[in-house]
Amino acid sequence: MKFRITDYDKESSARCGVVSTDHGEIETPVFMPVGTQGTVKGINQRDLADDVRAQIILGNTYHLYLRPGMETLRGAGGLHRFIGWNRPILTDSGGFQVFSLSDIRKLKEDGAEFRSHIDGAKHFFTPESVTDIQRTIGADIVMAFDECTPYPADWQYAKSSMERTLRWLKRGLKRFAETDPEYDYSQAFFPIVQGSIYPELRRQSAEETAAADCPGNAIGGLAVGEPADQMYEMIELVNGILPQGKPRYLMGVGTPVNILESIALGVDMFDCVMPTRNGRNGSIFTRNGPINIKNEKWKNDYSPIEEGGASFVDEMFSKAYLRHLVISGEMLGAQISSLHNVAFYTWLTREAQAKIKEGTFLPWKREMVEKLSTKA
RNA sequence: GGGGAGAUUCCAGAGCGGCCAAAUGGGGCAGACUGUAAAUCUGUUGUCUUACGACUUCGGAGGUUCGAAUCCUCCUCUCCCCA
Repeated sequence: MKFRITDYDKESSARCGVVSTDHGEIETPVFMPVGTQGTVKGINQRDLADDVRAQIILGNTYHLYLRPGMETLRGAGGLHRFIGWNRPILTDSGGFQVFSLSDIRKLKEDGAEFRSHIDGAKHFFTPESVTDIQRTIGADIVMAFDECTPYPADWQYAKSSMERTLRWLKRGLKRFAETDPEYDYSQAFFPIVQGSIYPELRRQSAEETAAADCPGNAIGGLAVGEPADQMYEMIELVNGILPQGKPRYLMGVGTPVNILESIALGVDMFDCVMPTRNGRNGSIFTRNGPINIKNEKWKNDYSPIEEGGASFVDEMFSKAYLRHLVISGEMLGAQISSLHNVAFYTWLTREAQAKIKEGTFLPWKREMVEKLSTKA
């Protein structure tokens, strides 16, 4: 994997770049739709490629390991072939599940024991096993096993959690170095910065993470409940330490506004479940702010979902029709909403690229943030 | 023609003397959702009021009672069974 920066914004830390993988190039800043179980929920791969123009999608180690399981993925020749997606894939390591499944998980120095949320069976994940699993899945970008530190966390917990993530990083990286890809393309390994909302911890984590000298770096443990301003402070601090010349991936973030602000702070890659999950639940992101399509006010609004929107569904279907579908619990409602939202997210990052290249990023961002912050 | 059951807040349906503005579910309305245990979850749903609270509701009309959705009388209307 290679990264080259093509444009710098003069007024902010924003930049444009190109990540090259064996499955193709990724122009950054980029939004990567989340496809936890080998599917971006509600969107088929053709629409994802042709309409959404997704350049790369995510998969999840924990979920794919439990189902369909390694045998099936290996038999298929890796996740790309299994799901019919020949562009890049990044897999999360299961570090987020250490956070989100805290009720059914035991954290140990060696790794994390999960009771499967599917059948209750015990599974033990270590930095090594998680790396191996991602080799078998065949992700282009493999994430280190970390603990997404919960918020709020006291300083002591945040520190020990962050330090454990660093120890896990060394182990995962060692395993990655000792193993080879299982398929005929290369893989890259990204470490993850933690440290909760404590500047000293974030600094230490960022320095040691940068020292690991991986081809790209991730920032984790944010947008977990802390105020947005604190999140931005952490991003700014960490980005000041992570190497300029490598892609920076802000994990799990976020709202359209979060993304624009973070691009300004020098983040290159994003993923978030928001466009799909919120879409299924009736929240439609538009250039003029989010709308709740379930609201009565759209009942007889036959105007397009979004005039000039990024997806073909935007002018093909009306708000009233989409509202009807979502309210009726029809599958197509979730599909259209998801497609619209994910297309909106990828449009937003493409637009950011264009503005950075034009040198008009900051004023555009200001205007967008203003519009996106109020309900349409 | 004979026998029986019932009418409750938008709907279905509990309640069967005070703890009932009335359970529960649905529907409606609104909100939440940030590396997906989510096609999920939460709030609200008689009127007025910021609130305390006040007021009008349980087919209709009367009555019993300190007090009635709940008991009695009559009326209206539904439904079921047998002919």
